[in-house]
Amino acid sequence: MSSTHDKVGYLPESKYVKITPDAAATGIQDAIRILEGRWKLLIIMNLFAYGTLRFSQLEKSIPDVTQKMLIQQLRALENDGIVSRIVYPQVPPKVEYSLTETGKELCPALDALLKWAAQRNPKSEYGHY
Amino acid sequence: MSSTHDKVGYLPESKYVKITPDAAATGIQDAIRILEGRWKLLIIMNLFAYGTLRFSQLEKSIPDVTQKMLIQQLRALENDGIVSRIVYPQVPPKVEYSLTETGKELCPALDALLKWAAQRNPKSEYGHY
DNA sequence: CTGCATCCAAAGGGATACTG
DNA sequence: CAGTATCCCTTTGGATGCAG
Repeated sequence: MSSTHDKVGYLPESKYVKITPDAAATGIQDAIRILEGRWKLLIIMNLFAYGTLRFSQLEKSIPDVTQKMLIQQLRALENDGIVSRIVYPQVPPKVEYSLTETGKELCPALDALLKWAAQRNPKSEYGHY
Repeated sequence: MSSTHDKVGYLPESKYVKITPDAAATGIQDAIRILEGRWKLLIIMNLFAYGTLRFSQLEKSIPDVTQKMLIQQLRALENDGIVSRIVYPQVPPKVEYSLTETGKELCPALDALLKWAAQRNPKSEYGHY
């Protein structure tokens, strides 16, 4: 489970300079696991862009997603504290989704990932300076 | 596939201020897809820490990984341009793995993810200021 | 030492129908 | 409107054995 190596310094521009590769990988994997799933980033980015959306609005904003998958991934994000869900007890039902503070704090990390992806694959259409 | 909304400004501290949620999600997903896989981050972090490692050294540095999975994920990282593979034509065989420039450039993004994960889950053991 | 091939179990994702 | 339930396919990961 744990490496036999001593603690090492890496991630140069980081304040985290004395943890093992294993510990760093574990932390990053926690983040990746939350973002994994075919529709999660679409959900997050739409909530980033539009603030608060109802279930049906998310459904329209994300073509091709099925209700089952949308619910499933929303539940996962909710359990991970990324998305908040507010139910208005009325008929017909109304449920609003938005990002939590923790969810919004993902912004710098996602931006770094996007920047890297854009540099790596310049001919892609997402993001250019 | 594409959203019907106009371009929006978000990702506040980014230079990418005029792309759609869809485009941003696509770019980030490209990055996530490369990092997905149970052993990939362990491989990357170990190569970050130790520079160059032979196949057998990686095997020892990553307890519980099977040869099949190690090879498989190394090949995937190689195809994505993250890891370079150098074969020394000798008997017995010797193969060295290290990060490419593109792989090393992942550092800031991984660091941002680690920072977020640490803030989100302070009791975890990975990384503290 | 480095790696490929086979077989198998589990998880993820999707189509469809139904409901308070 | 906002879900739930069921069935099924695909992908991922792991165990084991063999080979240059």
